[in-house]
Amino acid sequence: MAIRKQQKEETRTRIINVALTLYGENGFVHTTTAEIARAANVSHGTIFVHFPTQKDIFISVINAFGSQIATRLHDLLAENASVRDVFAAHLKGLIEFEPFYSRLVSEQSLLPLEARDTLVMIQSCVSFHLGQAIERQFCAQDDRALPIHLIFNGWIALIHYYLANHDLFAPGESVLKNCGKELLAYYCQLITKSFSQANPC
Amino acid sequence: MAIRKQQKEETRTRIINVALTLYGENGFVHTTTAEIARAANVSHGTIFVHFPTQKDIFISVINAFGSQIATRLHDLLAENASVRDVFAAHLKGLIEFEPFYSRLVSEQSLLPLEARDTLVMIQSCVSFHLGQAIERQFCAQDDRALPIHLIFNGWIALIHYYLANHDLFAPGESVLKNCGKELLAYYCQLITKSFSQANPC
Amino acid sequence: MAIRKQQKEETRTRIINVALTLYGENGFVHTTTAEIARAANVSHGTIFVHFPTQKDIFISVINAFGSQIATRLHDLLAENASVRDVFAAHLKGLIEFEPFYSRLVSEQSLLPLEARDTLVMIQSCVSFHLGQAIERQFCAQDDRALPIHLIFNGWIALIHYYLANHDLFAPGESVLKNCGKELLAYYCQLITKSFSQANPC
Amino acid sequence: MAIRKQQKEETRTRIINVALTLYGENGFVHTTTAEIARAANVSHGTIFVHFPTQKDIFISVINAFGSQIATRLHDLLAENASVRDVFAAHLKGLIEFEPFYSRLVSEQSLLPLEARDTLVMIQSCVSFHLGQAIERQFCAQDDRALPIHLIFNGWIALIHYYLANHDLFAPGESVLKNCGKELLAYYCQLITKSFSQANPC
DNA sequence: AATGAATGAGCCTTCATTCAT
DNA sequence: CATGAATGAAGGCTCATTCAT
Repeated sequence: MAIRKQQKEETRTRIINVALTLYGENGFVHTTTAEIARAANVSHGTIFVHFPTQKDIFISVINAFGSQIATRLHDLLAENASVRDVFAAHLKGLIEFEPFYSRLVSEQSLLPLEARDTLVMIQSCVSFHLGQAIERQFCAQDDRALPIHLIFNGWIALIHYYLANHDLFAPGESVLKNCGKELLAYYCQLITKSFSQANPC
Repeated sequence: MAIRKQQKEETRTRIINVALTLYGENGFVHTTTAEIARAANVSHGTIFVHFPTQKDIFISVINAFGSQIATRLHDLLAENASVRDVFAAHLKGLIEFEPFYSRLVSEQSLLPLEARDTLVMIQSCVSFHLGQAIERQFCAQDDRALPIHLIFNGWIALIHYYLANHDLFAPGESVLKNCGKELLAYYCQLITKSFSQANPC
Repeated sequence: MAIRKQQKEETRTRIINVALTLYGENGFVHTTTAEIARAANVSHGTIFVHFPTQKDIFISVINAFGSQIATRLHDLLAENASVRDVFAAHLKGLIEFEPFYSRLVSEQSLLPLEARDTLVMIQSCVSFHLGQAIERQFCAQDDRALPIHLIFNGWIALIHYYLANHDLFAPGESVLKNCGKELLAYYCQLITKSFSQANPC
Repeated sequence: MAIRKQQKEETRTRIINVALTLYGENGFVHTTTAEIARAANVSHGTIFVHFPTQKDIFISVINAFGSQIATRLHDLLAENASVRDVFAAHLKGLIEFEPFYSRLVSEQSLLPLEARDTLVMIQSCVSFHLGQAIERQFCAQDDRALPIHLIFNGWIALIHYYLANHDLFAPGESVLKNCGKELLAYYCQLITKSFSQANPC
């Protein structure tokens, strides 16, 4: 019976992985439960055995995605990283999940709140490391200093903006691969200069 | 004769305005032609007398929106404005159309290309003034200078990010009203410091 | 006021002619009242001023068509015509109205009964001449003779069949022009031989 | 598993049969997918589970019809049949499917090309046997002989004409049953006499 | 547990007809 | 009278979800 359980778990996992791929390829809105079933080689009904509701599929997928990317980011975000290192790691991590992440950002407004939660989780992770890096790198946080949450939001915003307009900045390719370096350089320059002027410590 | 034409135009306008409102309230994806008809106090069929296709409603609405906001921005963007003035005017303009603009940004990926066109148009307008302001304010554009397109995209990205996450930053209210000042201050500080260090001219 | 009346009549006539053309071109089923209005350069409402119902347009059109073709056939069907002459005149007459006549035959089942009436009327006309011609040409009508109504129906059937399958027998062209001669020759031969054997008088 | 498949097939078949009946009764144009669903005791959606498109229902129905009638004709068309036998068998076969066949002929011009294909198929079948029968019965095909395709088209045309005007020739009844004998006698006489005179062999 | 056939609410769109101007 | 804007009843089709097998 353990075999049964294992098989079920395997089916569930397959559905999630297939859904994750389809969501990335066609977007959440244009991915039907029937398509997922077909791609996962299970019956349409099976989908609803594992996930009572379409929303549940989504939640499971996004959770799976969340864990994967969190793990990956954890690995990438080394201790004692510089600000640039943090951003670079973040980019590297996102690039590995770009299609899905991109859809997530683009269609966020139409998705259950869990989508937001996962994004927040990912960002907390990076944000935390960024905070440490900034503290290390730029001594104190005096009054004139830039608030970390804005620095971070500015960075996230930039990435999301480029992802949302990927067909404008890198049609048919990975925006993050194409523009990541430029964004990184730009944003680091911006931050660094601001800080160095504010806190030459 | 003129009366009829005027009334028709009025109906058409009413449909567009109603649609603009509904789009802003419920989003594009969740606004049906039947709802628009109901809200506009016309029969469902009337909608298709004025707009052959659902897409056409959208296009007309977005064009109407585009003209309105362009006009408004044109008025707000004074000559000889400082960088801060440009950003402030931009914010002020957007605040007046926030619900619709917010949906436009959030659901962009699911909308016809005309949505992007309008956004680009709006941004070109602001971008142009920003370019001039930067040039005036920060002398030259030497190698170490920040590329304007990045400065601008960074700003747009920030605003869009806050709009997309308005329920996080200002639940039930206007994000731009709530966070606009902070964003403005932050971004100006960032830009100014970077420039002043780079080009103390 | 006679001018008014005349103008009205003229409009009515224009609508009918336009409808006749459109019916011939696109078929009855696929010709909308709006199209007719547009093609006739009148408002959509005007159509219903002259014709209370779509059906009434059709009836008027078919009556107009009926008179025209009846007149024409009357002219073509000379006295003392041979059987072949009658058939030839019939063909010649139909060719002049082929598009409309063809649609009439093809879509007859979906049209008001008036369509049938007109077809019957046309056919009575030809049938009458055919009867006379046969009597003249083949002496008596003894028991072994072919019944005229069958001879005639056979001929009509043949023509209608070729009209209904015009895209098979003469794609993009006039079937009657292309195949008329062959049909004529064949049918005359058939009739003649049958009669000459039956009644060598 | 087999049960499900069988039930599905049964539903599909029921839909097809119901549609076939409705098409025969009310015509293709006036039979809606909702009506078919109702008559087949399935939900409207079920129709589209089995047939993606209204056209697909039609095609399936006409294919089903095609096979049935082809099989029946094959059975009826004996070897060594006389010309009269072939015509009689043809009539007998058609009578069994008269309502549907009649609609098919009447509304052909508004139907997908598959309608024509099926008609052609049926006719090829009969035409082939007719050709053989004629050859057997009337020795040679000299120059004066009647071309088979015209003989056949004449026959088909006659039947179609009577079907199309069934309410004229046999209101509320089967035209083929009512007039079939007469048509058969007439056409055989016509053919026979023509041939016997041409080729008295 | 898995299957997959069936469901039905909901959406966009068409078009003959009406009626205020 | 003529106009043409407005009407509303249908119709085809989609898709998440249910349930008998």
